[in-house]
Order: sequence, then structure tokens, then C-alpha cells
Amino acid sequence: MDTAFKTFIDHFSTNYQLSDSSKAEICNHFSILHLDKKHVLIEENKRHDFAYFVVKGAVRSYYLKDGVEVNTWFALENDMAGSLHNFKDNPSRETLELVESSTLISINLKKIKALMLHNIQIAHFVNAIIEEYAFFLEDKIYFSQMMSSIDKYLILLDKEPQIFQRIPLTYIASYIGISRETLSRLRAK
Amino acid sequence: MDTAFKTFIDHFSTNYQLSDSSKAEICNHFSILHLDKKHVLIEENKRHDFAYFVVKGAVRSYYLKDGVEVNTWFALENDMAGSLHNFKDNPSRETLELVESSTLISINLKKIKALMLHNIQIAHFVNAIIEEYAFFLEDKIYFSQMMSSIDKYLILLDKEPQIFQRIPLTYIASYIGISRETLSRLRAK
DNA sequence: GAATTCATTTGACAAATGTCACAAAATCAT
DNA sequence: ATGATTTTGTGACATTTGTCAAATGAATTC
Repeated sequence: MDTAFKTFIDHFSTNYQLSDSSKAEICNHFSILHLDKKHVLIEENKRHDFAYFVVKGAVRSYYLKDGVEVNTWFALENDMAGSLHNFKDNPSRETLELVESSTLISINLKKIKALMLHNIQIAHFVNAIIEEYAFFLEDKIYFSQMMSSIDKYLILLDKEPQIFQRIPLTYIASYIGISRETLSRLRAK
Repeated sequence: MDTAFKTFIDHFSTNYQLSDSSKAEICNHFSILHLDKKHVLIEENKRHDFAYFVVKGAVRSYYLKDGVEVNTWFALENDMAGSLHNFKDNPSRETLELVESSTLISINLKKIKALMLHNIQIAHFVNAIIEEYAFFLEDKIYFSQMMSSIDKYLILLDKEPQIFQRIPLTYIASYIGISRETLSRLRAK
């Protein structure tokens, strides 16, 4: 099995049993992609049949608010990048765009959903991904309400220092929920 | 089967097949509770083996930020009330407290999780609940970033008018993410 | 490597919101 | 019912943050 496929599968199957044959079935619907910086993976308001796993590179997700981009998350190595709305057959609310030229695993959602229906191991695997996403969202809300802007900046800097080396501050400011000028002033201290 | 049990199960099993015997297995781990206003269902930082479904009444969830309560959600009739952290065997980050004297279904999480392992229908049922929660969290983030305070207030008023009749404005202000004084001033217009 | 585009910083000012203090209104308990 | 508690509203002021404008610095393209 491709090393990248194995990394991905192992990352989300620590709590459940996944047989070799189930792993092989999942991998049938994976492909490796090499795409350039600024490539748009998923467009806002469109249905899309694929989710992605970042092997190497960086992805951002944003939506438009009165013409201004609001960044919702960044995915680096070993992170998922996709839209839960797409998974549920709805149009994506966000645009997913590469911040760096990247190597990705693309995941055929329809095929995986078909497997989930009858293979309980695969159902557990996919649901572990959704659960992890729910935890991520809870954390995001928790920190957005619990912390001042400075604390949000310092915590992000502490927990995800790579982001500051690879993602423009303009995007990070929007992710934290402040203007880029305000972030710049916070950093000046 | 108890009518309340049926309402609960039907609400989360519209997209998947659930046999009568699976339904019966799930219901084995349900109970009906009648509890008074201000009763604490789940305490912050504690592990807890139950989740709840509101048959009649109102629940709020909050955590403490420097001694001040930050309200995260309200559950009314036919809503779930629980902690995803508890479901994953971790301490809850939030306190769940009754805003009104309520009738609830209590759900034994350990028992349901055991059923999920081998019954794919029950796995799909539980995961539908978690998925719905992830959608709820996404919406919450989306609206908190997309809308001005006034718009958040107006949208909440439009979409969930019952909340304003049953939940104190102090809690609602904290849910929207503004001080109670600011909410009071917004309402004055 | 020069030109162009993009990202970041800084200043000046306006707008939104928080905080503190207290008053008014509604609700609860005895 | 009435006193006590909780909830809501309002004023004055401080603080934070946003907005607009411009300058500087960094990166990319041809």
C-alpha cells in the first residue's frame, strides 16, 4: 500500500479495528494528486464528490462576507481538507484553495459512503474523521469565546507555530477574527 | 414503545434503515426523568455516562471564563443535550443545567457504544446525531463570523423565537457573544 | 535584476462594545 | 401580599478594534 495512504488510514483508525481487506477497499477510492499553489480544490456553493488529505503542502478554507474573505481553517501535513456539507450531498459553504503547491490524497466520497453502508469497520473509520472534526469545531468555538485576541494569537503561535511560517498573516488575522492591522499591532508587543 | 422514545429515534434515523429490533435494543438503555429547574445534568470537568434528549423543558450549556458564565447552546423540545467529550470518555468542558423543570430521556452512553460496535444500524443512528451536532457547530461559527451583533440577534429572533420567551436575555447575550448591556441596547431599537 | 504584485506595518480617527454604577421591572418565596 | 432576589434597562466613560490611507518590505514574474 502507498505509504501516504497508510499514514492517513492509521491516523484515523486508532480506536477501531480495521482489517487489511477493509483498508484495501478504502484505498481503492484514493488517488494521489500534485497541484499548484492557488489551485481551487472546492468552490463555494458547489457540490463536489471529493475530500482530501494533505500529504505535503498547505490548504486554506474561506468564505466571502461582503466580498471579504473569512478564513475558517488551515490544513497542513496529515490534516484533512474537505467540506462536511459536500459529504452530505449539499453545496460547500467554503472555498478550499492551496496556499502552497501540494501533494494530496483525493477521496471519492460517493464510493466511500457506499462502502460504509455495509462495512461497519469502514463506517467507524469515516465516523472517527467526522468526530475529530466536531472536536476541532468545539475547540475553535471554545477558544474564540474564551480568549482575548492576544491570547488567541499566543495560543495559536504556541500550538501551531508552523502556521506562522507558512500562512500569510492576513489569512491568520481573519482566522483569529480580527483585522490584519490589529494583528500587526498585537505582534508589535 | 414509549412515544417520546419513538420521537427521538425517528428524528435521527431518517437517512438510514433501523429495524424494529435495533430500535428496541436502543430503547433498553433509555429512561424517562423528571427534574426541577436549576438541576445540574452534567458538571464541568467531570466524566458522565449519560446524554439526554429533551421531551419537555429547556437546558442550557455553559462554561466559566474568569468566573463569568459563557453560554454555548440551549436545548428545547426534541433537542439533544449532552457533551461530546463525555461520549469520548473525557471530562465535559461544559456544565449542563435545566432552565425549566423538564422531562428528559436519559441515554446510557456506555451501553449504546457497546451496541454500536457490532450493530451497523445503531452505529449509523449514533453517527447521525454526531453529524448533526457538527453541522450545528459549523453554523454557529459561520454566523458568529458572518454577522454583526444586530444581525445575530435578529436571526436568532427569527429562527428561534421560543428562546426569547423561555431563556433569560443574560444567557442569550452571552450566547451571542456580547455583554447583556449591549444586547439590551440593541433591543432598544 | 528590474518591475510588478503582494504582504506587512504604522498613523489618525471613528465606531462598536465593554465596564461600572445604579434604577426600574419582573419574578419568586414565604 | 410583600419583601427579597433576579432580570432588564440606561447613563457615562474607557478600551478595543475597525477603517482608510499611505509607506515600507518581501516575494514573484518576465
